[in-house]
Amino acid sequence: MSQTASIKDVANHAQVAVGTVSNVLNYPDRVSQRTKERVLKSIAELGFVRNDAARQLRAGQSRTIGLIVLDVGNPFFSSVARAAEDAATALGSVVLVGDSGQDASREAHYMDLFQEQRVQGLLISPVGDVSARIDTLRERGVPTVLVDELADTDRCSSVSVDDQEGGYLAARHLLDLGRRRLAFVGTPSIRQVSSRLEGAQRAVAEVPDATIEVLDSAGQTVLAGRQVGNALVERDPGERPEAVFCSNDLLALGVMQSLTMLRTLRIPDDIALIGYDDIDFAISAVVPLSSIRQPTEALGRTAIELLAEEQESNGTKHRTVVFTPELVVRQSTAGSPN
Amino acid sequence: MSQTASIKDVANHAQVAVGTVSNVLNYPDRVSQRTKERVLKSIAELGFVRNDAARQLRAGQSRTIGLIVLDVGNPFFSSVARAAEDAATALGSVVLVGDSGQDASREAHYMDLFQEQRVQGLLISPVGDVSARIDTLRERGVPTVLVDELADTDRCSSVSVDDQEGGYLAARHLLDLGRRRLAFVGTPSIRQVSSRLEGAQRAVAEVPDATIEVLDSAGQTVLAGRQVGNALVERDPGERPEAVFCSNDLLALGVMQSLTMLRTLRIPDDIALIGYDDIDFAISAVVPLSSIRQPTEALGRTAIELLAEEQESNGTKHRTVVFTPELVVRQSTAGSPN
DNA sequence: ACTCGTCTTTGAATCGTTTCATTTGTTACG
DNA sequence: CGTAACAAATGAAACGATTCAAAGACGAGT
Repeated sequence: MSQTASIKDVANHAQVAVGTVSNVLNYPDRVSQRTKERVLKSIAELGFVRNDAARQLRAGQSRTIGLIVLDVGNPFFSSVARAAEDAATALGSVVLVGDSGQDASREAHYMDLFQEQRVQGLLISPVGDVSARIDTLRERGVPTVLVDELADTDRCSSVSVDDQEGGYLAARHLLDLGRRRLAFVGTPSIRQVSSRLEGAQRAVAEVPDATIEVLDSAGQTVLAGRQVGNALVERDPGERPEAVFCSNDLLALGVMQSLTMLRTLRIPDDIALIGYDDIDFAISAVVPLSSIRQPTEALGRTAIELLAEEQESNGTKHRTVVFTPELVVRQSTAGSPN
Repeated sequence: MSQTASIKDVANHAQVAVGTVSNVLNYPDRVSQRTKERVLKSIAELGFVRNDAARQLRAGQSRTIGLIVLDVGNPFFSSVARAAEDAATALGSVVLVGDSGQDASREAHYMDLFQEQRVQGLLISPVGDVSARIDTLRERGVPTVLVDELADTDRCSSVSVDDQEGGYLAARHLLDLGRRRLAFVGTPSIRQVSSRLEGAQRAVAEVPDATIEVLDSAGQTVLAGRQVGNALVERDPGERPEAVFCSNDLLALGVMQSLTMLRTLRIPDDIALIGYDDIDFAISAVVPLSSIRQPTEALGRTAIELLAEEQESNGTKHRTVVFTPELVVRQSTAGSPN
């Protein structure tokens, strides 16, 4: 009683064979009412709990799905993760979340871990180049779905949002306000960020005299944004951009903190500011933050769907889903004269 | 090659016994240089990856620690979770995070799941009354540490923050500003919330003429805060409280959104506002939000430490750690005349 | 040549489940 | 009464790792 009872203990206690106990658990219809009751009673009395490791070992696969995100502290990813968890739960699976923190070695660590766990499948927002590993995984029967990243081959499924389009929407919006000297804040070494930058540059190229400078931030966090903001504040007023596009809302909130610290600088009048992701906190910022909204729930849900399709087709059928982002205008870019 | 290789395959390929392969993996010193090299080569060639299920089955225990939180979307919990993960990683363990969403049945679901997984231990911010289940778990050798909750018995360890004190600090601060008609926003059915309320009431009782009314919110989210805020806005100005204490920052941000929507109402002049948790987003709110800071990293780290102590002592040694919260004053309660 | 000690290697047993071919039990029908 | 048809229960084998007692290899010492 002190240690955990096994199925064998239950069988002894209920005076049946182990196979019968297993049947009660997995195929109740195969067992007669009388024995079923007896077995269930024994299970309750002994406090028997299935040993998942043994189950998995026999089954050769776990009921677990691995999810590797770039930063769980970022509401964008926690929202995606939540949606994926809900969708997986409905299918009787569990989602294991790993946080790579945009570090390729941590990413590799989680991939190793998930492989040892024999996960059903892997959802990943990659940091480094993981295509080789994904190929290996597929060979081994572990389907993978890229999340928030477009599959560049037709060898795996992916669900993403059109980052170029999002970047274009943001920059276009700033240009429509009449701003010409734009700045982009982010770490372009991240694929999503560089795509957003490309989109922004495309918009800028469409407008004569418009320019965009790139301010490389040390990460994609509020803190990194604050640092960039401080650098902007220290510039000569004439050297400051008229509008700033941050590659995510955390950065934008950080920039906003710095800019508003200097009481003479007004948002959006002196500098218009737009972020990306439209996290819940964007609306309640000092100056409610304009942003580009991404359908996080759809991303998470679809990722699980695609994984299920991969499994059903034994990893032969791949699909690519691309959502379109949406501009959300708030006060931080509210109509200044044009 | 297509399917995953087992230790037996490696043994065949390297012309050694399975035990030797296992030794190469677990006790490299016991194996001669020559064979070690040969085995490692085979492992690489076959792409062998340990099967964790088999390992666990043999070991009788996993390297996993279960963590059940009330809401992963809340930065307070995601921060605690992150700290716990980091601390666990250092010990070679993995943290599985379950989100109860303040729902007792989901909480029970995760407890079942973790028990089936034979987790090393359980960290939990309980919703319902879980003491009976915790007793059962301890009997089965699964140590449990209560997180953000004071253990009411000496039968298990716990790490928490003094919520009464935090509530007292918040209310005291509002009273020190000269406010007398206070309001408390939150769902007192949650233990932490009711403790914070008690602390606030204690502070109020110390000041003649001071009152505090309780506004029950539908949850602890930004949305729920917005609803309460709307209700406040609709009141006659004379009926509105002079200061509002929200049981967490999400609620406070929601209330702030509603209040600032009505352009004539000023924070802190007309209504002072203070939250709880001091999440990163508090500082960048419309009006930077005063709050009560809790040491989230210390909570997560300590939780893992306590769990380790429980394991070492075989669940006989329990310890209770209580941290003290800290008042952070920002503009939302900035000095109005007293 | 023989024994002893040390270092390597071996391989059967084990963990707790599921599966499935077999056996046992029961009922119905000619 | 014999037997076919079906339902229920059985228990050995398998999953893939770790463990550990035992066997094997080898050199040193006498």
